Amino acid sequence: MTRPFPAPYEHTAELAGVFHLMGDPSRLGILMQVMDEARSVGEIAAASGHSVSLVSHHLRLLRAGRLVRADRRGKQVFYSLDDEHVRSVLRDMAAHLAEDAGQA
Amino acid sequence: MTRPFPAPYEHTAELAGVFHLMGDPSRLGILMQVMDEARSVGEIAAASGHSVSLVSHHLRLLRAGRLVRADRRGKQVFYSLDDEHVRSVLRDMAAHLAEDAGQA
DNA sequence: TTCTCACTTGAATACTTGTTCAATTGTTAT
DNA sequence: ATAACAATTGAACAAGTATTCAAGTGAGAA
Repeated sequence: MTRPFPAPYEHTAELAGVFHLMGDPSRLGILMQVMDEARSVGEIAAASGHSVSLVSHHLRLLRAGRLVRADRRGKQVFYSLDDEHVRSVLRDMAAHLAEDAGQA
Repeated sequence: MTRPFPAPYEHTAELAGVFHLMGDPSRLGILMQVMDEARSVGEIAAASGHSVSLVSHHLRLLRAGRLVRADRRGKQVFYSLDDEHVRSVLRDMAAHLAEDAGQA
């Protein structure tokens, strides 16, 4: 693999779509909450300080982008991260910021 | 490292900021162009089919976010990726999409 | 069924932002 | 100094979207 991104990269739009989903602070906070363990919508809302409605809206977008998976248990719906690459990317970027905070 | 993202993660806004920059197709295309080698604004504009003005606007945002670095040579200004983590993240995500295209 | 809890959905609003166009700055050459 | 080339900047417009509020759906309990 010499050139990972040939001049006109075909999947740019899809890639941007994923990053766009992660680029909103509220959504990113939700992603981080469901990263390690499944959480219900109510739990996410309470922990993030956002309304249940807003969280649900964002979860719908994240689900459409296949970043999270919904799992119903009784009345509650538990969401969990459904993408290993997103997980590693989040870790990678967090490490990046930690480094910059230390040096720059 | 047991818990990479404690409940209220402090750098969520910064992280989201970086992803937000990568979340626009035009900007992402620019990032990919300057990933392997430095490119002038004119080159980027020509290759991407966008106006020089638009490319310059996006480059300003990318520079503000410390994702690219500007390097002036005569009349031209060459831009290059100024973030190793972004490079690895782009590779990681591209690999992710390649996998999904193969299976799903 | 009826009631309550948990979540979803739709519409409406306010805000952000990507893009264009025109003008300006900086650099080199004549 | 003037001209030509390269890039930046600002204003203005058009789209997109994050958030709120109210209403609606689904599931379990009484």
